[in-house]
Amino acid sequence: MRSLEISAPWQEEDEDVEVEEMELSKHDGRDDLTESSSDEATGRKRRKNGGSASSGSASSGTTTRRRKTCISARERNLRRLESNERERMRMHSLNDAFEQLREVIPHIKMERKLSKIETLTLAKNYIMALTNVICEMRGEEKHYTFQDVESDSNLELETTADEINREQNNNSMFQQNLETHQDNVMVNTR
DNA sequence: TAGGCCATCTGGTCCT
DNA sequence: AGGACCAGATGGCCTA
Repeated sequence: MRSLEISAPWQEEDEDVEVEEMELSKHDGRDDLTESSSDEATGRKRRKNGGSASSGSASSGTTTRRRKTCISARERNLRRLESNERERMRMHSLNDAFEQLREVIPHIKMERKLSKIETLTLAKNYIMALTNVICEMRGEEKHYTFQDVESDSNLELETTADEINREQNNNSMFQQNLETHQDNVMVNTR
């Protein structure tokens, strides 16, 4: 059990004392930390005790920094646990939002689900395509032009050939969907 | 095995 | 003051 290997600050000192910040970051305070649960969406193993003790933006040479505090080590650890829980919930809700976004974006069905960056990129393309359709229906000039992926240096840098092909497929699918949608709208407005 | 993607922890900063 | 948000760090899983 990992949690047993790492000392819990409050077990040694529960007074209002100076405590190295490192001590707090080592331990989540729960015995189930070492047991990973599986992610129902991906089947991935999920670590309950994530980054290392030295992680964090404050790790820039301040790992031995001491700080006077007016609360006990136990209290601080409790706050940290609560913050961790809130952060976890926040990230879960963010992931839920990504999942909902995946469901409304037309894309080629793949064995694996869209990654977050793919989801955002496709959503952006979809919005741009929809915007163009609206402009077209209004008889206005199209707002966006879909760049030829071959000439898009950023895309070339960021995507593999498979991804480029998929992007092309998705863009053409956007176009087909939009044309169908546009036809339906035309019919309904007659 | 390297690289991509991800979940989680963590501390700093912003906001209410 | 406390919660939300953010970004850095780390390690696990998966795939080419």
